[in-house]
Amino acid sequence: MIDIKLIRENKKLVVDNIKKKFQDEKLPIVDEIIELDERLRELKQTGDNLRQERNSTSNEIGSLMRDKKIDEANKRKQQVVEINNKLVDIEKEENELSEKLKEKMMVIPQIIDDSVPIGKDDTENVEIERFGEPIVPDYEIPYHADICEALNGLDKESAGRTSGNGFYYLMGDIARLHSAMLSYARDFMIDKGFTYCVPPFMIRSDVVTGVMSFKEMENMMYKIENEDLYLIGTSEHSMIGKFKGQIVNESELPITLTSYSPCFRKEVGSHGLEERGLYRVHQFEKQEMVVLCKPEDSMDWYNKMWSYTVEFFRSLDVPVRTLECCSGDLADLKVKSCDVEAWSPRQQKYFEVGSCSTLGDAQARRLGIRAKGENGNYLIATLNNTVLATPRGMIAVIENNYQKDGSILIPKALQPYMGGKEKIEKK
RNA sequence: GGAGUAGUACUCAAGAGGCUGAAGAGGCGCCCCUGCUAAGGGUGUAGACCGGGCAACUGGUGCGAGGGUUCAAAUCCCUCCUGCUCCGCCA
Repeated sequence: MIDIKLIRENKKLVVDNIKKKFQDEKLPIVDEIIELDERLRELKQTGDNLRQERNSTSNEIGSLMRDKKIDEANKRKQQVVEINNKLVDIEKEENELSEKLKEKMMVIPQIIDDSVPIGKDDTENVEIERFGEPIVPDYEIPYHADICEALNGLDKESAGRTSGNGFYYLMGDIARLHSAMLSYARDFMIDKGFTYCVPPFMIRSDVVTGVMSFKEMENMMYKIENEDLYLIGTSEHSMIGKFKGQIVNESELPITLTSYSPCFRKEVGSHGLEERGLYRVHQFEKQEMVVLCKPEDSMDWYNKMWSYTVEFFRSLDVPVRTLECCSGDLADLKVKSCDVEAWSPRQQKYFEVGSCSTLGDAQARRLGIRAKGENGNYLIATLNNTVLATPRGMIAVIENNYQKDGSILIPKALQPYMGGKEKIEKK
């Protein structure tokens, strides 16, 4: 969501931005917005004048009553009744127009950063940089689910019976590896100066609609029956929601948080769910980073944040690369975004393990998150990035540390979280 | 889940139908006093959101949220949300 003033004052920028995102079908909406906006402001002026009249007349009634001039007061009362009658229609139209306007504004994409590569869809995303040698060993790496099953670490069959497709039991050392990675990710971010948080795993609908589009909500969120509650799809939802309608002191910025939560996703419309592994599932766990900062600092933080994820995976000896989202693939709320992808020696390609985004002031505008500074209040920038989403991150570790004999070497950094264990092997 | 109680600006807080955009205080600005250590006195000022105006300024909305009563609501009524206290239940 952008500032409507931007459309009033710099329509070209907004139009060009839409074109850059290959959303030409939205171009007529810009003119519709301009027209709606003008009509609304006119109407508001008329309404405001009437309301002013009502207020002043009501005040007069007050003083007339005090002076016991009842007749005169009653005359004025009649005037106010008439004003109110006129206002009924005007206010109704005001509401309708502003609803319509808001709806249309929601569709206008955030102004993307100049540095975002122009491209139609995800096939035109741009590899930025590789970190580490993508090694392909001279033996075959089995499918991660097979590796885990062979080590008695995964049971999807039982999970299918209890919960259906998209769920899993992790067991033994694999389950332990799973928690070890999350604990390590947590400590990794604490060492970077982030504040560790455990947020609510369910949120109300007004928070949901504040942080995501309607379509996303339909496709992702699980609703609790008979309650106004949804299971979070990522802790970003509750972490950003935490600041809804808040004014924070400028001196508190930047706010750097790292939150843990399970994540629940319906994954409606994604084909990948049929996969038998752990790559796309209804339930996973995630260590996230969320930063709220001054707008001018957001690009610095953006770069710092994705590089933390790179550093995290490199500390586990997983080769990674960063892939920048091109304009057409960038979600409407985002200013700039990139994925961190881990090397899969089995598929001999990179696969997504995290996603870093700066939303500029888009979320802040929708949710009313402001900072109080010397020169008044302003909307702050919000950013989020994955430290580790697991089981997906675990797949990367497993594949890259798989040994010919079927065992998995545990990266040094994780060993303290595994009771000093160096290897996962079949008993 | 039951019963009571509260929710006012950045914070604390007064207000109990019109004279309240809302006293007072902290805060913030300036001045003075005092050689010390989160000291005192004076004085001024702002306050959120949306419009109009080059501007000084000006109009509207706004007292947890949403409805209602009334010519007029922070103030009365209804519903909901949140905090606190007590009771019940349970990891």
